[in-house]
Amino acid sequence: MKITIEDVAKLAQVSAGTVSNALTGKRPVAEATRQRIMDTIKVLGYEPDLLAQGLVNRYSRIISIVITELLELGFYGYSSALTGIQRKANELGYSIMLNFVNGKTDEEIITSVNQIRARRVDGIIWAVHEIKGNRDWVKKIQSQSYPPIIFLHMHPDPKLNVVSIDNYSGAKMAVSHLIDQGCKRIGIITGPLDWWESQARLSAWKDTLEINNLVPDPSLIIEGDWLAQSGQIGMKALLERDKTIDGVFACNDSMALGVLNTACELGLSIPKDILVVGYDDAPEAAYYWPPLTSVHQFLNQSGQTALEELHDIIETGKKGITYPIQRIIQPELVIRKSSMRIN
Amino acid sequence: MKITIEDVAKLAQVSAGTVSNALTGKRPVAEATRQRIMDTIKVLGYEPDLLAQGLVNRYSRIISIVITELLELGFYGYSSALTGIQRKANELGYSIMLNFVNGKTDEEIITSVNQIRARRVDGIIWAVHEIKGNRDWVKKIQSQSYPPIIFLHMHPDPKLNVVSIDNYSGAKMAVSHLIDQGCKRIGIITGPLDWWESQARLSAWKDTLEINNLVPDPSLIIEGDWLAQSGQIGMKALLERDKTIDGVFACNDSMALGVLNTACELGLSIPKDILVVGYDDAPEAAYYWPPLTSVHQFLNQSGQTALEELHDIIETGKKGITYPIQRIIQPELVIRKSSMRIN
DNA sequence: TTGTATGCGTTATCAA
DNA sequence: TTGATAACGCATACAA
Repeated sequence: MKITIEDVAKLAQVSAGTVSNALTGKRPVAEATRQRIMDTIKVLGYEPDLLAQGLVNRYSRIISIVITELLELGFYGYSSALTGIQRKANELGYSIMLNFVNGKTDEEIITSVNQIRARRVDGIIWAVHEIKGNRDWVKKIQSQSYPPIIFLHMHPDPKLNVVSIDNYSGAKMAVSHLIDQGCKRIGIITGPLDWWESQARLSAWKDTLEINNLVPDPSLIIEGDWLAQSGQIGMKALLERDKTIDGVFACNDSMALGVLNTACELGLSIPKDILVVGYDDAPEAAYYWPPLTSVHQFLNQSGQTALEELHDIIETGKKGITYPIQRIIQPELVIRKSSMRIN
Repeated sequence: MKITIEDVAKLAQVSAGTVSNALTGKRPVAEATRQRIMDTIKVLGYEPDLLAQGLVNRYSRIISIVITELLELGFYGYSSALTGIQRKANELGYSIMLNFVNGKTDEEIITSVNQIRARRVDGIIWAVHEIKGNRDWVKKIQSQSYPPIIFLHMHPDPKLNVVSIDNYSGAKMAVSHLIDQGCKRIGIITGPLDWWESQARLSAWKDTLEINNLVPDPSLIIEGDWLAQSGQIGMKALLERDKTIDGVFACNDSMALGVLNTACELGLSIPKDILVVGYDDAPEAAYYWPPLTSVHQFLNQSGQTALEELHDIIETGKKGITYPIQRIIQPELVIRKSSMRIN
C-alpha cells in the first residue's frame, strides 16, 4: 500500500492541500500545523509521488541522454561526458535517463524521440555521434518546440543548441607539435570518416601540413574505427606504403596504442624512429610505453556545460524565447615521451 | 499544447475509453472503429503520456541503475555492465535511469533509495560496489518489498537477489596459471581492500599459493586503487621488497598497465624476467606490450542477466512470491604473451 | 461492442 | 491560514 498525501492529511488533521503547501512552501502555512505535518510525514515515511507531481506540474525533473549503439558506452569519450552530466544533474536535482536510438532511418529516429517525449522529460542531451545524413532528422527533431535539446559534441550550427569541443583546433595542435619536433612525413589514422569529428581532425591535418609546406599525401591517410586493432593494422599499412614516415597522428588513444604495439612488434623505437600523438588523453595514456602525447578534451566539462545550459533553457524557457546557445570548448595538448624527439 | 486521448476520441467520434482499448488491446474493439482510431492517432501524432499511464497502472517501465561516485563510469567494469543492461532493457521495453548515491551513511543512502522509489521505478539494479559496512543498509533497503532489487556484482547472499561474477575462481585461474608457468614468488597488487571483489581475489591468491606449497608472504601484497598509477607504484614497491619476484597478479588491467610501464622503465623484460597477469580483459589489454594475459569477466552478460532476472521478478512478482535468485557467472582466463614463459 | 463514471496522487483555484 | 473541488491524462469497472 502506498502512503499518500491523504494519509498524512488525515493523521495530521488537515486537508491534503495544506500538506502540499507545507511541503512545497508555495503558500504560507502556520508554523504549528507545519510542524505537525512534518512530524506525521516522518512517522509515516511519506514520500511524494513524482509521477503524480509530474502529471500536474507538467515537468518530470528528468533529462534524457540519447546515445546510439551498444559499444559506445565503452568508449572513453562517452563515459567521460556522462560522468560530467551526472555530476551536474545531481547538483541541479535532475535524474538522468539513458536512451538509445537504434536504426538510422528518419522514421526510426523520430519514433525513438517520440517515446522519450512521452516520458515528459524536461530536456534532451543528444549525444549521438553525427554522421553523414543525420542533419535531416536533426532538423525534424528540432522543429518540435518540446522538449529543449542540446546537441553534444556535434558540428556547431547557429540554429541549434550545441556544446562541443574544437576538434579542428585539437588536431591542429597535435600535428603542429609533430612538425615542431621535426617530422616531415606524418601519417594519420582517422576515426570512421562519416563522423564529423573524424572529418574535422583530418582537415586540420591537411591544412596544418600545407601551411608548413609539407604534402598531405593521400597515401598517408588511413581510416580506422577507433579500436586498437585498427591502429595496429593502420600502422602496418602506413609503414608498407612509405618507409620514410617519421610521425603518426592517431585520432584516439586506443588506436595510438595499436600503433605503439605494432612498433614494438616490428622492433621500431618510439620516439626514436617515429613520433606518435594520440587523441583523448584517456587516463591510461600516461602509462603506455612510451607515455603517450595526446589531446585532452575536457569531456567531463563539456558534459557539465551541456547540462548547465539545458537547465538554463528549461528555466528561462518558461518565461520567454531563448536563442541557440553555442559553447565550443578548447582542448589542450598534453606532451609526453612518445613525441619527444631524441637527438 | 499536448495532444490527449480525448482529442483523438473527439476526432474519431468515439469515447476515450474506446481509444484506450484500441491501443492496449485489452478489450475488443470493432475493426472498423479501431482502424478509424488508428488513423486519427497518426494524423494527430498522438503519443500516450507515460506519466499518466504509470500513475494509473502503477508501473513506470523504468529500471533504476544505482552506482556510486563520479569516476566509476570511467571504469571498464561499469560501462561494460551498463552496456549489457541497456541492450536487454531495449529489448524488454524498459527505460533505464541512472542514479547515484553519494555519501556513505545509512541515512543518506536510505534517502537516495526513497527518491528512486518516489519515481515509481519497476525495479532497481544495485551496482554500488560493496564495501565494509554496506551490509547494514543493504538489509534496510531490502526490508521494503517495493521495488524488487537485484544486487549486481556483490557477494552472494542467499537472502538477496544477486547476479555476480566468481571473483575467487577468476583469481584462482590467474594465480594457478602463473604457477603452472613456473613462478615461485608471485606478488599481488589488489584493488582497495574494502571492496569485496578485492578481498575475494586476494583470498584466492593466498589459497592458491598455499595449495601449491608456496608462501603467501604478506610483503608480496600491495593495495592499489584500480588506477594505473597505483600499479606503477605497486610494482616498484614489490621490486624493492623482494628482488626474486618472478610473477605479478594485478587485479585489474589498468594496474597491470602500470606494472608493464614500470618494467619498461626499469629495463626489466616481461615475460622474460617476470610474468604478469591482469584482470578484466579490457579491449585494450590485447594491445599492451606485451599483450596482457587477463581474466575475462563477461560483464556485458552479467548486466544482461541482471535485467533479465529483474524483469522476471517484476512479472511473476505480480502473481506470487519469488525466491531470491542467485546467478554466479564464471570468468575465463585469456592467455597472452605477458605470462608465457620463455625458456 | 461502446459509453459513462470513477480513481490514480498531486497541485491549484476559489471560497471560507 | 485553511478546506473543498477541480484538474492533469489515462485506464477500468460497470452499464448500456
